[in-house]
Amino acid sequence: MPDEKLRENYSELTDAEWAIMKVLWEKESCTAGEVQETLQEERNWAYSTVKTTMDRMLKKGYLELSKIRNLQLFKSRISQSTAKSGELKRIAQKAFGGGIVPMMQHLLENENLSKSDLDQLRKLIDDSDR
Amino acid sequence: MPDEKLRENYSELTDAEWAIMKVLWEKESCTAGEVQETLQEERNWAYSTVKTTMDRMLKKGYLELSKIRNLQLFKSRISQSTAKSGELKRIAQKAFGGGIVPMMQHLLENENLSKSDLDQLRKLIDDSDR
DNA sequence: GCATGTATTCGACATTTGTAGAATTAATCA
DNA sequence: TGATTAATTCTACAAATGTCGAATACATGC
Repeated sequence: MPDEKLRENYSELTDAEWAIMKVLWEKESCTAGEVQETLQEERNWAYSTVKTTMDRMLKKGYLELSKIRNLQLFKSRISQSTAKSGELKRIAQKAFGGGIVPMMQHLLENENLSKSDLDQLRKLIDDSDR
Repeated sequence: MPDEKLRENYSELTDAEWAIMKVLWEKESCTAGEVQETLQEERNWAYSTVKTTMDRMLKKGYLELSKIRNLQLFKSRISQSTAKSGELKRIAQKAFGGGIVPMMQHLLENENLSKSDLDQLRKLIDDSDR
């Protein structure tokens, strides 16, 4: 599965998948065991839970695998930014008729952002406006 | 299930549920048959597909029911705004560590908004800042 | 009162996800 | 080389979702 294809096709990450991806993005490449240990606190998953989930992600094309002897190293094939965008685009679609602006409008009108949040956003808008 | 409880508890609407909710929000209150007909084009669902889904939504407390003779009228118990917020909050949590601002930042930096979009956003920010 | 058309109820089956134990295989150290 | 440790594979199972068809139950015009 070529990368671009993947980027368009992958539907969205589940909660569990996000947790795992975050570790993978951190460490760049690691074993299921490492992931399990890293998430020990946060989630209380058994090794096999993590491994099963990662195997499934592999099958879906979200991860790639390399082996060193009998060791499997997993690596993400999706950038964090792509994953974030996918997530946002999906709900923009589902809940806001596809529009990014209406979605942001909802946030501005309902999330009760602080004055400093708003200032920060103004700055960000100015930055992206050139 | 009292309303507030629901508002906090409902996890999120699936794609199918959103489609149905939209019709319900439009029509205020209607039968499964009406929903099915309304969605005829968009989705090609059999009546029983729609009905089953709505029954499940009822059980989850997302809908409420009233009967007229042997007719069932469904009505949403969740406002569109609540549903939108829930959706957004969920991914803010999942993908942005809970922060609304980082989420908006991602949108601003990656969605390539047009100049007029940006102007609109500036206005919205000013509006919500008082 | 009965045929007809519409609603409703039930049960079903496939897939995806969450979750994990058991069995197996491979590596290693004494 | 045999025991111990660590990873991998397999199998399972429950709950949620997507999707319906079949069997019933009703209301209503003849």
